[in-house]
Amino acid sequence: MTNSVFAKILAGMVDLSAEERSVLVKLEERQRSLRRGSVLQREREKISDLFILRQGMMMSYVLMGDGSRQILRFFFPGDMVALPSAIYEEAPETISTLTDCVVAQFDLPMLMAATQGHPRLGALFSVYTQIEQVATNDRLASLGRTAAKARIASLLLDMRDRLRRTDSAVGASFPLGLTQEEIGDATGLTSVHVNRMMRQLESEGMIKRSAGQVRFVNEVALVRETSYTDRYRNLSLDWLPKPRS
Amino acid sequence: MTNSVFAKILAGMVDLSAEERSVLVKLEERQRSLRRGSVLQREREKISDLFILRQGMMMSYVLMGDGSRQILRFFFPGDMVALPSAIYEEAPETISTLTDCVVAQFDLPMLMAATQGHPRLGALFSVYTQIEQVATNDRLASLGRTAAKARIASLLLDMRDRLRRTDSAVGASFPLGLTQEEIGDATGLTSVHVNRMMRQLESEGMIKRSAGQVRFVNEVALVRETSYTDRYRNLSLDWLPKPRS
DNA sequence: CGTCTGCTTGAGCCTTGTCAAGAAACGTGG
DNA sequence: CCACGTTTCTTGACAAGGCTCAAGCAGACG
Repeated sequence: MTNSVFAKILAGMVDLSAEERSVLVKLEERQRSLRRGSVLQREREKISDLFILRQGMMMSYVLMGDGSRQILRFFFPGDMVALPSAIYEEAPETISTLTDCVVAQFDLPMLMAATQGHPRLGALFSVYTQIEQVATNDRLASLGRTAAKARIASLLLDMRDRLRRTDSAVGASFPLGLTQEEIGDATGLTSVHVNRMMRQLESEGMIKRSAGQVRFVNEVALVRETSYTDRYRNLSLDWLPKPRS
Repeated sequence: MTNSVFAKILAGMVDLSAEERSVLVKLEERQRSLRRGSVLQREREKISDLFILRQGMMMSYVLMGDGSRQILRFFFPGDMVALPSAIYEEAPETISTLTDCVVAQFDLPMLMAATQGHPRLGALFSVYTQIEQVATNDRLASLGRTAAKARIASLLLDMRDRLRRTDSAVGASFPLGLTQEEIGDATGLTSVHVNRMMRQLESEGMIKRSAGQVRFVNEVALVRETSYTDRYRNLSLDWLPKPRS
Protein backbone atom coordinates (compact mmCIF):
# COMPACT_ATOMS: atom_id res chain seq x y z
CA MET A 1 0.00 0.00 0.00
CA THR A 2 1.42 3.33 -0.92
CA ASN A 3 -0.34 5.65 1.46
CA SER A 4 -1.47 6.20 5.02
CA VAL A 5 -4.90 7.44 6.05
CA PHE A 6 -3.60 8.28 9.50
CA ALA A 7 -1.11 10.58 7.80
CA LYS A 8 -4.09 12.39 6.29
CA ILE A 9 -5.31 13.22 9.77
CA LEU A 10 -1.90 14.33 10.98
CA ALA A 11 -1.35 16.33 7.81
CA GLY A 12 -4.32 18.42 8.89
CA MET A 13 -2.20 19.51 11.85
CA VAL A 14 1.34 19.90 10.49
CA ASP A 15 3.31 19.40 7.28
CA LEU A 16 4.73 15.91 7.46
CA SER A 17 8.23 15.26 6.19
CA ALA A 18 8.80 12.54 3.59
CA GLU A 19 10.54 10.42 6.18
CA GLU A 20 7.69 10.76 8.65
CA ARG A 21 5.23 9.76 5.96
CA SER A 22 7.19 6.66 5.10
CA VAL A 23 7.15 5.59 8.74
CA LEU A 24 3.39 6.00 8.84
CA VAL A 25 2.95 4.07 5.61
CA LYS A 26 4.84 1.17 7.17
CA LEU A 27 2.43 1.08 10.11
CA GLU A 28 -0.42 0.50 7.70
CA GLU A 29 1.21 -2.23 5.67
CA ARG A 30 -0.49 -5.18 7.29
CA GLN A 31 -4.14 -4.88 6.27
CA ARG A 32 -7.28 -6.86 7.01
CA SER A 33 -10.76 -6.79 5.57
CA LEU A 34 -13.64 -7.24 7.95
CA ARG A 35 -17.31 -7.97 7.46
CA ARG A 36 -19.96 -5.76 8.89
CA GLY A 37 -20.74 -6.90 12.43
CA SER A 38 -17.26 -8.34 13.12
CA VAL A 39 -15.88 -8.03 16.62
CA LEU A 40 -12.20 -7.09 16.70
CA GLN A 41 -11.93 -7.17 20.41
CA ARG A 42 -14.21 -8.16 23.22
CA GLU A 43 -14.45 -6.48 26.61
CA ARG A 44 -12.44 -8.32 29.29
CA GLU A 45 -10.32 -10.20 26.77
CA LYS A 46 -6.58 -9.70 26.50
CA ILE A 47 -5.62 -7.75 23.44
CA SER A 48 -2.43 -6.11 22.31
CA ASP A 49 -3.07 -5.15 18.72
CA LEU A 50 -3.86 -1.68 17.50
CA PHE A 51 -5.62 -0.71 14.34
CA ILE A 52 -5.98 2.16 11.97
CA LEU A 53 -9.30 2.24 10.25
CA ARG A 54 -8.83 2.70 6.51
CA GLN A 55 -12.33 2.17 5.18
CA GLY A 56 -15.74 1.85 6.78
CA MET A 57 -17.14 2.69 10.17
CA MET A 58 -16.53 1.07 13.53
CA MET A 59 -17.49 1.64 17.14
CA SER A 60 -16.40 0.84 20.66
CA TYR A 61 -18.83 0.14 23.45
CA VAL A 62 -19.32 -1.35 26.90
CA LEU A 63 -22.16 -3.52 28.14
CA MET A 64 -23.67 -2.53 31.46
CA GLY A 65 -24.82 -4.86 34.20
CA ASP A 66 -28.47 -4.55 33.16
CA GLY A 67 -27.71 -5.51 29.57
CA SER A 68 -27.85 -2.01 28.17
CA ARG A 69 -25.05 -0.71 26.01
CA GLN A 70 -23.08 2.53 25.98
CA ILE A 71 -21.33 3.30 22.73
CA LEU A 72 -18.17 5.18 23.63
CA ARG A 73 -16.97 6.22 20.25
CA PHE A 74 -17.51 5.88 16.53
CA PHE A 75 -14.48 5.42 14.32
CA PHE A 76 -14.07 6.80 10.83
CA PRO A 77 -11.33 6.40 8.22
CA GLY A 78 -8.01 7.60 9.61
CA ASP A 79 -8.86 6.91 13.24
CA MET A 80 -6.55 4.93 15.47
CA VAL A 81 -8.42 2.18 17.26
CA ALA A 82 -7.89 0.22 20.48
CA LEU A 83 -5.00 2.19 21.94
CA PRO A 84 -6.61 2.42 25.41
CA SER A 85 -7.19 -1.32 25.45
CA ALA A 86 -3.63 -2.22 24.59
CA ILE A 87 -2.27 -1.08 27.95
CA TYR A 88 -4.62 -3.29 30.00
CA GLU A 89 -4.57 -6.96 30.82
CA GLU A 90 -8.23 -7.02 29.91
CA ALA A 91 -9.73 -4.78 27.27
CA PRO A 92 -12.02 -2.15 28.82
CA GLU A 93 -14.23 -1.98 25.73
CA THR A 94 -15.57 -4.03 22.87
CA ILE A 95 -14.69 -2.94 19.35
CA SER A 96 -16.73 -3.93 16.36
CA THR A 97 -17.49 -2.94 12.80
CA LEU A 98 -20.64 -1.13 11.72
CA THR A 99 -19.99 -1.64 8.02
CA ASP A 100 -17.57 -3.73 5.99
CA CYS A 101 -14.16 -2.35 6.87
CA VAL A 102 -10.51 -2.37 5.98
CA VAL A 103 -8.12 -1.91 8.88
CA ALA A 104 -4.35 -1.82 9.26
CA GLN A 105 -3.04 -3.83 12.17
CA PHE A 106 0.08 -3.35 14.30
CA ASP A 107 1.16 -3.56 17.92
CA LEU A 108 2.71 -1.37 20.60
CA PRO A 109 6.32 -2.41 19.97
CA MET A 110 5.85 -1.46 16.31
CA LEU A 111 4.41 1.86 17.37
CA MET A 112 7.32 2.48 19.75
CA ALA A 113 9.79 1.58 17.01
CA ALA A 114 8.09 3.94 14.58
CA THR A 115 8.42 6.91 16.88
CA GLN A 116 11.91 5.96 17.99
CA GLY A 117 13.88 8.13 15.63
CA HIS A 118 11.02 10.57 15.10
CA PRO A 119 10.28 12.55 18.24
CA ARG A 120 7.83 14.81 16.44
CA LEU A 121 5.81 11.82 15.31
CA GLY A 122 5.71 10.57 18.88
CA ALA A 123 4.47 13.97 19.99
CA LEU A 124 1.83 13.94 17.25
CA PHE A 125 0.52 10.61 18.49
CA SER A 126 0.15 12.24 21.89
CA VAL A 127 -1.63 15.19 20.33
CA TYR A 128 -3.99 12.78 18.63
CA THR A 129 -4.82 11.07 21.91
CA GLN A 130 -5.37 14.43 23.61
CA ILE A 131 -7.82 15.41 20.91
CA GLU A 132 -9.66 12.18 21.64
CA GLN A 133 -9.70 13.08 25.28
CA VAL A 134 -11.17 16.51 24.65
CA ALA A 135 -13.75 15.07 22.27
CA THR A 136 -14.73 12.56 24.95
CA ASN A 137 -15.05 15.40 27.45
CA ASP A 138 -17.41 17.11 25.04
CA ARG A 139 -19.54 14.00 24.86
CA LEU A 140 -19.50 13.78 28.63
CA ALA A 141 -20.84 17.31 28.90
CA SER A 142 -23.38 16.51 26.22
CA LEU A 143 -24.73 13.52 28.15
CA GLY A 144 -24.55 15.23 31.51
CA ARG A 145 -25.99 18.61 30.74
CA THR A 146 -27.88 18.76 27.46
CA ALA A 147 -31.32 17.60 26.35
CA ALA A 148 -31.99 14.78 23.94
CA LYS A 149 -32.33 16.93 20.83
CA ALA A 150 -29.01 18.65 21.41
CA ARG A 151 -27.19 15.36 21.98
CA ILE A 152 -28.37 14.05 18.66
CA ALA A 153 -27.53 17.26 16.86
CA SER A 154 -24.00 17.12 18.30
CA LEU A 155 -23.55 13.56 17.19
CA LEU A 156 -24.59 14.39 13.65
CA LEU A 157 -22.27 17.39 13.44
CA ASP A 158 -19.38 15.37 14.82
CA MET A 159 -19.93 12.57 12.33
CA ARG A 160 -19.99 14.95 9.41
CA ASP A 161 -16.77 16.66 10.44
CA ARG A 162 -14.93 13.44 11.01
CA LEU A 163 -16.04 11.92 7.73
CA ARG A 164 -14.92 15.07 5.96
CA ARG A 165 -11.35 14.76 7.26
CA THR A 166 -10.58 12.05 4.74
CA ASP A 167 -13.44 12.40 2.27
CA SER A 168 -13.68 15.78 0.64
CA ALA A 169 -16.93 14.75 -1.05
CA VAL A 170 -18.73 15.10 2.28
CA GLY A 171 -20.43 18.47 2.57
CA ALA A 172 -23.83 19.24 4.01
CA SER A 173 -24.85 15.67 3.25
CA PHE A 174 -23.42 12.34 4.41
CA PRO A 175 -24.41 8.69 4.85
CA LEU A 176 -25.68 8.10 8.38
CA GLY A 177 -24.96 4.39 8.57
CA LEU A 178 -26.36 4.05 12.08
CA THR A 179 -29.63 2.68 13.35
CA GLN A 180 -31.63 4.81 15.74
CA GLU A 181 -30.87 2.21 18.37
CA GLU A 182 -27.15 2.84 17.87
CA ILE A 183 -27.65 6.58 18.03
CA GLY A 184 -29.51 6.04 21.28
CA ASP A 185 -26.78 3.87 22.75
CA ALA A 186 -24.25 6.57 21.91
CA THR A 187 -26.29 9.45 23.32
CA GLY A 188 -27.75 7.74 26.36
CA LEU A 189 -31.30 7.63 24.98
CA THR A 190 -33.75 4.98 23.86
CA SER A 191 -34.31 4.33 20.19
CA VAL A 192 -37.91 5.46 20.59
CA HIS A 193 -36.90 8.85 21.85
CA VAL A 194 -34.16 9.16 19.22
CA ASN A 195 -36.86 8.66 16.62
CA ARG A 196 -39.02 11.40 18.06
CA MET A 197 -36.15 13.84 18.29
CA MET A 198 -34.88 13.19 14.78
CA ARG A 199 -38.25 13.78 13.29
CA GLN A 200 -38.49 16.92 15.33
CA LEU A 201 -35.15 18.11 13.96
CA GLU A 202 -36.53 17.32 10.53
CA SER A 203 -39.88 19.04 11.05
CA GLU A 204 -38.08 22.11 12.36
CA GLY A 205 -36.19 22.28 9.10
CA MET A 206 -32.72 21.59 10.48
CA ILE A 207 -32.06 18.30 8.75
CA LYS A 208 -33.48 16.20 5.96
CA ARG A 209 -33.28 12.43 5.79
CA SER A 210 -33.57 10.22 2.74
CA ALA A 211 -32.08 6.97 1.51
CA GLY A 212 -29.83 6.66 4.53
CA GLN A 213 -28.36 10.10 3.98
CA VAL A 214 -28.60 13.03 6.34
CA ARG A 215 -28.50 16.54 4.93
CA PHE A 216 -27.97 19.64 7.02
CA VAL A 217 -30.64 22.04 5.82
CA ASN A 218 -30.03 24.68 8.45
CA GLU A 219 -26.60 24.07 9.85
CA VAL A 220 -26.51 27.35 11.73
CA ALA A 221 -29.61 26.41 13.72
CA LEU A 222 -28.20 22.95 14.33
CA VAL A 223 -24.98 24.37 15.75
CA ARG A 224 -26.92 26.87 17.84
CA GLU A 225 -28.80 23.94 19.33
CA THR A 226 -25.61 22.32 20.61
CA SER A 227 -22.51 24.44 21.26
CA TYR A 228 -20.60 21.82 19.29
CA THR A 229 -16.90 22.41 18.61
CA ASP A 230 -14.70 20.63 16.07
CA ARG A 231 -11.75 19.56 18.21
CA TYR A 232 -9.49 18.86 15.25
CA ARG A 233 -9.25 22.57 14.65
CA ASN A 234 -7.50 25.48 16.36
CA LEU A 235 -4.61 23.45 17.67
CA SER A 236 -1.52 25.16 18.97
CA LEU A 237 1.47 23.08 17.95
CA ASP A 238 4.39 25.49 17.81
CA TRP A 239 5.99 23.65 20.72
CA LEU A 240 6.53 20.53 18.60
CA PRO A 241 10.14 19.55 17.95
CA LYS A 242 11.61 19.97 14.48
CA PRO A 243 10.78 17.18 12.04
CA ARG A 244 13.50 14.79 10.97
CA SER A 245 13.76 15.57 7.28
CA MET B 1 11.75 19.94 46.90
CA THR B 2 13.21 16.50 47.05
CA ASN B 3 10.37 14.36 45.75
CA SER B 4 7.76 13.98 43.04
CA VAL B 5 4.13 13.07 43.67
CA PHE B 6 3.70 12.19 40.03
CA ALA B 7 6.48 9.63 40.51
CA LYS B 8 4.31 8.07 43.20
CA ILE B 9 1.61 7.43 40.64
CA LEU B 10 4.01 6.04 38.07
CA ALA B 11 5.74 3.93 40.72
CA GLY B 12 2.42 2.14 41.10
CA MET B 13 2.90 0.94 37.53
CA VAL B 14 6.63 0.19 37.19
CA ASP B 15 9.84 0.44 39.20
CA LEU B 16 11.33 3.80 38.32
CA SER B 17 15.08 4.10 37.93
CA ALA B 18 16.97 6.71 39.95
CA GLU B 19 17.58 8.70 36.80
CA GLU B 20 13.93 8.67 35.86
CA ARG B 21 13.02 9.83 39.33
CA SER B 22 15.40 12.72 39.17
CA VAL B 23 13.87 13.87 35.89
CA LEU B 24 10.43 13.81 37.47
CA VAL B 25 11.64 15.71 40.51
CA LYS B 26 12.88 18.44 38.22
CA LEU B 27 9.45 18.82 36.65
CA GLU B 28 8.03 19.62 40.06
CA GLU B 29 10.64 22.13 41.10
CA ARG B 30 8.67 25.27 40.35
CA GLN B 31 5.83 25.28 42.87
CA ARG B 32 2.89 27.56 43.56
CA SER B 33 0.40 27.77 46.38
CA LEU B 34 -3.19 28.53 45.49
CA ARG B 35 -6.17 29.58 47.54
CA ARG B 36 -9.37 27.64 47.46
CA GLY B 37 -11.52 28.92 44.61
CA SER B 38 -8.60 30.06 42.44
CA VAL B 39 -8.94 29.68 38.70
CA LEU B 40 -5.76 28.44 37.02
CA GLN B 41 -7.15 28.55 33.57
CA ARG B 42 -10.33 29.81 32.05
CA GLU B 43 -12.21 28.21 29.16
CA ARG B 44 -11.41 29.92 25.82
CA GLU B 45 -8.24 31.56 27.10
CA LYS B 46 -4.82 30.72 25.70
CA ILE B 47 -2.79 28.61 28.06
CA SER B 48 0.40 26.67 27.70
CA ASP B 49 1.34 25.69 31.23
CA LEU B 50 0.85 22.28 32.74
CA PHE B 51 0.58 21.43 36.39
CA ILE B 52 1.05 18.55 38.72
CA LEU B 53 -1.18 18.73 41.75
CA ARG B 54 0.88 18.16 44.89
CA GLN B 55 -1.62 18.98 47.63
CA GLY B 56 -5.36 19.64 47.68
CA MET B 57 -8.18 18.99 45.27
CA MET B 58 -8.97 20.63 41.95
CA MET B 59 -11.47 20.22 39.15
CA SER B 60 -11.97 20.99 35.48
CA TYR B 61 -15.33 21.96 34.05
CA VAL B 62 -17.14 23.53 31.14
CA LEU B 63 -20.03 25.97 31.24
CA MET B 64 -22.94 25.22 28.96
CA GLY B 65 -24.97 27.69 26.97
CA ASP B 66 -27.80 27.68 29.51
CA GLY B 67 -25.45 28.50 32.38
CA SER B 68 -25.26 24.99 33.76
CA ARG B 69 -21.91 23.41 34.49
CA GLN B 70 -20.44 20.01 33.71
CA ILE B 71 -17.52 19.03 35.88
CA LEU B 72 -15.26 16.88 33.71
CA ARG B 73 -12.79 15.66 36.25
CA PHE B 74 -11.60 15.98 39.81
CA PHE B 75 -7.88 16.12 40.45
CA PHE B 76 -6.09 14.64 43.43
CA PRO B 77 -2.45 14.72 44.54
CA GLY B 78 -0.22 13.27 41.86
CA ASP B 79 -2.52 14.10 38.96
CA MET B 80 -1.27 15.91 35.91
CA VAL B 81 -3.48 18.86 35.06
CA ALA B 82 -4.25 20.82 31.89
CA LEU B 83 -2.50 18.64 29.34
CA PRO B 84 -5.47 18.62 26.95
CA SER B 85 -5.67 22.39 27.10
CA ALA B 86 -2.03 22.93 26.28
CA ILE B 87 -2.42 21.77 22.69
CA TYR B 88 -5.21 24.23 21.84
CA GLU B 89 -5.20 27.89 21.01
CA GLU B 90 -8.06 28.26 23.43
CA ALA B 91 -8.44 26.10 26.51
CA PRO B 92 -11.40 23.73 26.19
CA GLU B 93 -12.03 23.70 29.93
CA THR B 94 -11.77 25.81 33.06
CA ILE B 95 -9.52 24.56 35.83
CA SER B 96 -9.95 25.69 39.40
CA THR B 97 -9.14 24.68 42.95
CA LEU B 98 -11.65 23.14 45.34
CA THR B 99 -9.39 23.54 48.38
CA ASP B 100 -6.15 25.36 49.09
CA CYS B 101 -3.62 23.67 46.82
CA VAL B 102 0.05 23.35 46.01
CA VAL B 103 0.85 22.73 42.35
CA ALA B 104 4.05 22.31 40.36
CA GLN B 105 4.12 24.24 37.12
CA PHE B 106 5.91 23.54 33.85
CA ASP B 107 5.31 23.70 30.12
CA LEU B 108 5.31 21.44 27.08
CA PRO B 109 8.90 22.13 26.02
CA MET B 110 10.02 21.17 29.52
CA LEU B 111 7.96 18.00 29.29
CA MET B 112 9.45 17.18 25.89
CA ALA B 113 12.93 17.78 27.23
CA ALA B 114 12.29 15.53 30.22
CA THR B 115 11.29 12.60 28.05
CA GLN B 116 14.00 13.26 25.50
CA GLY B 117 16.61 10.88 26.79
CA HIS B 118 14.06 8.70 28.58
CA PRO B 119 11.85 6.85 26.14
CA ARG B 120 10.27 4.79 28.89
CA LEU B 121 9.23 7.93 30.73
CA GLY B 122 7.68 9.26 27.55
CA ALA B 123 5.78 6.01 27.17
CA LEU B 124 4.62 6.22 30.78
CA PHE B 125 3.21 9.69 30.18
CA SER B 126 1.23 8.15 27.33
CA VAL B 127 0.05 5.35 29.57
CA TYR B 128 -1.07 7.93 32.09
CA THR B 129 -3.11 9.78 29.47
CA GLN B 130 -4.66 6.52 28.27
CA ILE B 131 -5.75 5.70 31.80
CA GLU B 132 -7.40 9.10 31.89
CA GLN B 133 -9.13 8.29 28.65
CA VAL B 134 -10.48 5.00 29.94
CA ALA B 135 -11.61 6.60 33.19
CA THR B 136 -13.44 9.25 31.16
CA ASN B 137 -15.07 6.51 29.12
CA ASP B 138 -16.28 4.95 32.37
CA ARG B 139 -17.82 8.25 33.41
CA LEU B 140 -19.43 8.54 29.99
CA ALA B 141 -21.06 5.14 30.42
CA SER B 142 -22.07 6.11 33.93
CA LEU B 143 -23.85 9.26 32.73
CA GLY B 144 -25.34 7.62 29.68
CA ARG B 145 -26.58 4.36 31.07
CA THR B 146 -26.83 4.31 34.86
CA ALA B 147 -29.32 5.75 37.34
CA ALA B 148 -28.62 8.56 39.75
CA LYS B 149 -27.73 6.42 42.72
CA ALA B 150 -25.17 4.39 40.79
CA ARG B 151 -23.51 7.51 39.40
CA ILE B 152 -22.97 8.88 42.86
CA ALA B 153 -21.72 5.56 44.18
CA SER B 154 -19.19 5.41 41.32
CA LEU B 155 -17.98 8.89 42.05
CA LEU B 156 -17.41 8.08 45.71
CA LEU B 157 -15.51 4.89 44.94
CA ASP B 158 -13.37 6.66 42.38
CA MET B 159 -12.50 9.46 44.80
CA ARG B 160 -11.49 7.04 47.50
CA ASP B 161 -9.22 5.05 45.19
CA ARG B 162 -7.54 8.11 43.80
CA LEU B 163 -6.95 9.66 47.19
CA ARG B 164 -5.44 6.40 48.36
CA ARG B 165 -2.81 6.40 45.62
CA THR B 166 -0.77 8.98 47.47
CA ASP B 167 -2.27 8.85 50.96
CA SER B 168 -2.08 5.46 52.61
CA ALA B 169 -4.12 6.78 55.55
CA VAL B 170 -7.23 6.65 53.34
CA GLY B 171 -9.18 3.45 53.90
CA ALA B 172 -12.93 3.03 54.14
CA SER B 173 -13.16 6.67 55.20
CA PHE B 174 -12.10 9.86 53.44
CA PRO B 175 -12.84 13.59 53.40
CA LEU B 176 -15.48 14.36 50.78
CA GLY B 177 -14.59 18.00 50.20
CA LEU B 178 -17.36 18.52 47.66
CA THR B 179 -20.73 20.21 47.92
CA GLN B 180 -23.76 18.31 46.72
CA GLU B 181 -24.01 20.86 43.96
CA GLU B 182 -20.52 19.90 42.78
CA ILE B 183 -21.38 16.21 42.94
CA GLY B 184 -24.43 16.98 40.85
CA ASP B 185 -22.43 18.94 38.28
CA ALA B 186 -20.06 15.99 37.97
CA THR B 187 -22.76 13.34 37.65
CA GLY B 188 -25.25 15.25 35.53
CA LEU B 189 -27.80 15.64 38.34
CA THR B 190 -29.28 18.47 40.37
CA SER B 191 -28.08 19.11 43.89
CA VAL B 192 -31.57 18.32 45.18
CA HIS B 193 -31.51 14.88 43.67
CA VAL B 194 -27.95 14.27 44.82
CA ASN B 195 -29.15 14.96 48.34
CA ARG B 196 -31.96 12.45 48.07
CA MET B 197 -29.72 9.76 46.65
CA MET B 198 -26.98 10.25 49.22
CA ARG B 199 -29.39 9.95 52.08
CA GLN B 200 -30.77 6.88 50.41
CA LEU B 201 -27.29 5.36 50.19
CA GLU B 202 -26.94 6.20 53.85
CA SER B 203 -30.32 4.81 54.91
CA GLU B 204 -29.56 1.62 53.00
CA GLY B 205 -26.46 1.20 55.11
CA MET B 206 -23.92 1.60 52.32
CA ILE B 207 -22.26 4.80 53.49
CA LYS B 208 -22.12 6.97 56.57
CA ARG B 209 -21.51 10.71 56.52
CA SER B 210 -20.23 12.89 59.34
CA ALA B 211 -18.06 15.97 59.72
CA GLY B 212 -17.35 16.13 56.00
CA GLN B 213 -16.13 12.55 55.95
CA VAL B 214 -17.63 9.68 54.01
CA ARG B 215 -17.24 6.15 55.31
CA PHE B 216 -17.98 3.05 53.28
CA VAL B 217 -20.04 0.89 55.59
CA ASN B 218 -20.90 -1.77 53.03
CA GLU B 219 -18.40 -1.42 50.22
CA VAL B 220 -19.45 -4.66 48.57
CA ALA B 221 -23.00 -3.42 48.14
CA LEU B 222 -21.70 -0.10 46.90
CA VAL B 223 -19.59 -1.77 44.22
CA ARG B 224 -22.47 -4.05 43.27
CA GLU B 225 -24.53 -0.91 42.70
CA THR B 226 -22.10 0.42 40.11
CA SER B 227 -19.81 -1.93 38.18
CA TYR B 228 -17.01 0.47 39.05
CA THR B 229 -13.45 -0.47 38.02
CA ASP B 230 -10.20 1.03 39.29
CA ARG B 231 -8.42 1.89 36.06
CA TYR B 232 -5.04 2.31 37.69
CA ARG B 233 -4.89 -1.44 38.20
CA ASN B 234 -4.35 -4.46 35.95
CA LEU B 235 -2.17 -2.66 33.46
CA SER B 236 -0.15 -4.64 30.96
CA LEU B 237 3.16 -2.84 30.51
CA ASP B 238 5.61 -5.51 29.39
CA TRP B 239 5.93 -3.77 26.04
CA LEU B 240 7.62 -0.75 27.63
CA PRO B 241 11.23 -0.12 26.61
CA LYS B 242 14.02 -0.74 29.09
CA PRO B 243 14.59 2.04 31.60
CA ARG B 244 17.72 4.16 31.26
CA SER B 245 19.51 3.24 34.46
C1' DC C 1 -42.88 -13.89 -1.21
C1' DG C 2 -42.05 -14.27 3.53
C1' DT C 3 -39.15 -12.94 7.34
C1' DC C 4 -36.59 -9.91 9.85
C1' DT C 5 -34.83 -5.69 11.17
C1' DG C 6 -35.58 -1.03 11.75
C1' DC C 7 -38.83 2.97 11.82
C1' DT C 8 -42.94 5.25 13.62
C1' DT C 9 -46.51 6.43 16.77
C1' DG C 10 -49.56 6.38 20.96
C1' DA C 11 -50.64 5.93 25.98
C1' DG C 12 -49.24 5.89 30.46
C1' DC C 13 -45.59 5.88 33.87
C1' DC C 14 -41.36 6.97 36.42
C1' DT C 15 -37.16 9.16 37.40
C1' DT C 16 -35.38 13.35 37.83
C1' DG C 17 -35.96 18.41 37.66
C1' DT C 18 -38.09 22.82 39.46
C1' DC C 19 -39.50 25.81 42.88
C1' DA C 20 -39.71 27.05 47.50
C1' DA C 21 -38.68 27.43 52.25
C1' DG C 22 -36.69 26.25 56.59
C1' DA C 23 -32.63 24.29 59.18
C1' DA C 24 -27.89 23.59 59.79
C1' DA C 25 -23.15 24.57 59.14
C1' DC C 26 -19.60 27.59 58.10
C1' DG C 27 -16.89 31.76 57.91
C1' DT C 28 -15.84 36.36 59.14
C1' DG C 29 -15.64 40.73 61.38
C1' DG C 30 -16.08 42.92 65.59
C1' DC D 1 -15.72 34.20 71.42
C1' DC D 2 -20.01 35.83 69.81
C1' DA D 3 -23.23 37.48 66.21
C1' DC D 4 -24.51 37.77 61.80
C1' DG D 5 -24.54 36.69 56.93
C1' DT D 6 -23.83 33.29 53.57
C1' DT D 7 -23.52 28.89 51.89
C1' DT D 8 -25.00 24.28 52.08
C1' DC D 9 -28.19 20.78 53.29
C1' DT D 10 -32.85 19.01 53.65
C1' DT D 11 -37.60 18.30 52.57
C1' DG D 12 -42.11 18.75 50.20
C1' DA D 13 -45.20 19.51 46.28
C1' DC D 14 -45.57 19.55 41.63
C1' DA D 15 -43.95 19.43 36.66
C1' DA D 16 -41.70 17.43 32.77
C1' DG D 17 -38.53 14.97 29.87
C1' DG D 18 -37.60 10.69 28.62
C1' DC D 19 -38.75 5.57 29.24
C1' DT D 20 -41.69 1.38 28.71
C1' DC D 21 -44.82 -1.25 26.44
C1' DA D 22 -47.29 -2.16 22.46
C1' DA D 23 -48.58 -2.34 17.79
C1' DG D 24 -48.48 -1.26 12.91
C1' DC D 25 -45.68 -0.31 8.93
C1' DA D 26 -41.87 -0.20 5.56
C1' DG D 27 -37.90 -1.63 3.49
C1' DA D 28 -34.05 -5.12 2.92
C1' DC D 29 -32.73 -9.57 2.05
C1' DG D 30 -32.75 -14.39 1.14
